[in-house]
Amino acid sequence: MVHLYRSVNQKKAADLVFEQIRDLIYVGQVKPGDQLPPERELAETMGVSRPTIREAVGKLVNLGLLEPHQGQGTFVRSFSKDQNFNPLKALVQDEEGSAQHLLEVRLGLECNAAVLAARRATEEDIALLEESLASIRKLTDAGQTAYQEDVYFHMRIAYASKNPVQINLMKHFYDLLLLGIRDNLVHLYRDPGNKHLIRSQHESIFYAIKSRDTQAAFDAMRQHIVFVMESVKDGPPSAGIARKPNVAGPSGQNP
Amino acid sequence: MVHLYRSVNQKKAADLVFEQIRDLIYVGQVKPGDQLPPERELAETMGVSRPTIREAVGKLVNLGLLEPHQGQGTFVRSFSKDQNFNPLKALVQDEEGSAQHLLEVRLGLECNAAVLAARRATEEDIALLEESLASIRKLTDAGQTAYQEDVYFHMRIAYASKNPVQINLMKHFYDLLLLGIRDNLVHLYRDPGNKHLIRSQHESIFYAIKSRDTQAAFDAMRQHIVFVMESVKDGPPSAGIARKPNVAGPSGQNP
DNA sequence: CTTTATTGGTTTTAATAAATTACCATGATA
DNA sequence: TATCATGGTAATTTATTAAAACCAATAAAG
Repeated sequence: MVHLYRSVNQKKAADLVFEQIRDLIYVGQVKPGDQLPPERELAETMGVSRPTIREAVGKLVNLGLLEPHQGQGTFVRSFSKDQNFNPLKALVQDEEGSAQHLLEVRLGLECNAAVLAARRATEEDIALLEESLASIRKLTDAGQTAYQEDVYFHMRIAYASKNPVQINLMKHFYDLLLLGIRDNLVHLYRDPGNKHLIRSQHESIFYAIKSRDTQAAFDAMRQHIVFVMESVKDGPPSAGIARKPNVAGPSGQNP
Repeated sequence: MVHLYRSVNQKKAADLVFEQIRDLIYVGQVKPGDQLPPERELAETMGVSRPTIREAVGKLVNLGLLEPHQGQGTFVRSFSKDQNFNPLKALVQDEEGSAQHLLEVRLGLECNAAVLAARRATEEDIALLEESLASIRKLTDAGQTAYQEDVYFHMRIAYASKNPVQINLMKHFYDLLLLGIRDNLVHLYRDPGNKHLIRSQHESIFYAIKSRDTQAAFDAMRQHIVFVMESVKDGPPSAGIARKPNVAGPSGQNP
């Protein structure tokens, strides 16, 4: 009956700090350009020592998410800070992926996330999604692509799914998601009509989640991603991602 | 913006072991009389050292859940082993509770748990619930009260809710639950007709959860607990729990 | 009855993780 | 220029855990 007992997964204090800060960055609760609280203050707030904070921050710096400045503070990195920054380039190149591959995976993952989010989103989750839509509207009205905010919207849906595997997978290819959405939007927004289409699709997703309509959430997310797939099918290749012949269309399924 | 950061809750390895074993006991996956795997084997399986296992087992021994025998093994305690065993007697005495108080709290907690379980129970959860019903049937057909199995049924619903606060609260008064259900069933089963009523109510709860019918799960759990409340209202006082005048009837609410 | 095996019980030592403390270096501000 | 705020580095202490060795109680085998 030893099979009942699981290996204990004890996490280091530094790893817990790392995960918490990374998650805040991934859902946009601290954004590029924001300064983290000073190390000494973070240590006190999080109930750990300053070396522990430094260990965690060091890992985030290595991932390219944070940027320390002695005498000034530690800042969340702006993605555009380093135009050549592409942490998954090597991974994707190895696997000879394409933007279409990413969208195919997103179709599976994010439709599922939308369904789960419609079931489980908290009021706080819904408020964060609404905030994302407001930010995207404001920025696109000002002529920007708002791809970072777009990413937050999708990451927030993932977190709202409350499914640890779902969240982990979305975290795992956050950078690829960021690149993919940036390229998609640059392409899409050349046609001003697409701004309204994308906005309308985002709102459909949001209202489906808010009204706990799992079927509608699934359909809305699927329509959104299929639309993007169709629109970028013959578009310019994604920067830094090797281009390969694309496989056939989507095979979305009902939950 | 320091308010975004939460205190890190790093758990000791021994605490993780303690929680895992306690949870297995609380849902009846290791039962009174069962022997735990030997310390050295547990240490290997759980990936920790033998002193860490011993620290965790020591805590469980202090709680009265485990009983070590040198040269033989460590066993899950049978509740009836110690007729005077009543860990919450002092707590409940301080607060001058009664069996009715417990049932009132259970009405709130467990109706909520049933609803959440109807939403979130896994196939494994449902299999465990079915196993509980089969055990209860077998034991009551043999003339026993099967209160331990009855407790497993209710604890398993709590775990199936996947709500950490719900689960923590149910864990917290596990002993009180055990005592309360024991006394309730001793009283109820004097009337053989009640066996079939209770069984029927349990089955209603189970099928509502299995068929994902949250409203039915709520109603079935509420009916069950209200029935028990009515039945024991003028029954004998619970052993070891101070008796006080009871407050008015239930105020159950729809989710 | 003796020996062996199995298990819990105790102690010591070593390794690792984390906290604490102190100080240095850089940049901004008064 | 001095002071303040922040990141950066290092040494020491404390806590946690692992590893190893051995003891004690009980049961099983010969």
